[in-house]
Amino acid sequence: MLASVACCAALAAPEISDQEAEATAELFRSLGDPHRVKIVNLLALSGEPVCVCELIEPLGLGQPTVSHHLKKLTDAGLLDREQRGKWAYFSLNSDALRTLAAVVDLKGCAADVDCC
Amino acid sequence: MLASVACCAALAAPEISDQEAEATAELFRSLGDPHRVKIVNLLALSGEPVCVCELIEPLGLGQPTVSHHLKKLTDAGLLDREQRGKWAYFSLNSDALRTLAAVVDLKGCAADVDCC
DNA sequence: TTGATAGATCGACGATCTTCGATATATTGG
DNA sequence: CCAATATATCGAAGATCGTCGATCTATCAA
Repeated sequence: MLASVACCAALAAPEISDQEAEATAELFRSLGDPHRVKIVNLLALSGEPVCVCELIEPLGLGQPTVSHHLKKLTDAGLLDREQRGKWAYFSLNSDALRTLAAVVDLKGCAADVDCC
Repeated sequence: MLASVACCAALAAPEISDQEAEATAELFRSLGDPHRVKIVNLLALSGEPVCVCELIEPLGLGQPTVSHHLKKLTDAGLLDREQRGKWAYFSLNSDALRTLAAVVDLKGCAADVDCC
């Protein structure tokens, strides 16, 4: 499955297909949970990749739940996952965040955000 | 209830409270439906306020459902509602969209987005 | 005032989501 | 090879969401 950030369209795009609307909505939905907002915030503040075990305590959630949220963000294309031994490190995908910024930019009508 | 766009925090804010994380998530959740993405797109393309009855056909939804989606976007603070006789006109709130752009701007750590 | 029309609200149903405990997988150290 | 550890996946329970038909409210025209 393609990451939704790779298929989304700008909010002000001259035309939006059903597929693009769904991908764009899914991108926003991936940020539509307070714990996932906190994950993105923690990754943004730490300039470098962060291990799953370092996220469990600040989020106050069980390990399976943290994995679940990380998977949602990764599937959306916002996060990159990197295996280091038995640890999994996650970091923000800056390209995806640039795309997100273009999606919400109303002056970006002409910007070629969609790619489906 | 305060609009979530008025309480949200930047993704890269130096610190995010539970309340700000919830408001920020709710703002994204309000855009986390393909029909609501289309509504914002239609309002962005039409420079001027749009009547509810003009949205029903392009969305292919029932009138109560369109009202429901418009209420979600309005509650989030993204849309303004204006009564004109027996018609209700909706338009994008450009301040809210500017805030949204600041929320997703990772270089906006210093920007004072939160206000709770 | 009465009838018509626009829009909002209500109640219900099915689908999706968040969360958890239990378990499976994979990697490391001995 | 075995035990320990980190993470992912599974299955279930409860909450939330999108949608609809029915109904309520408000405005206009006659």
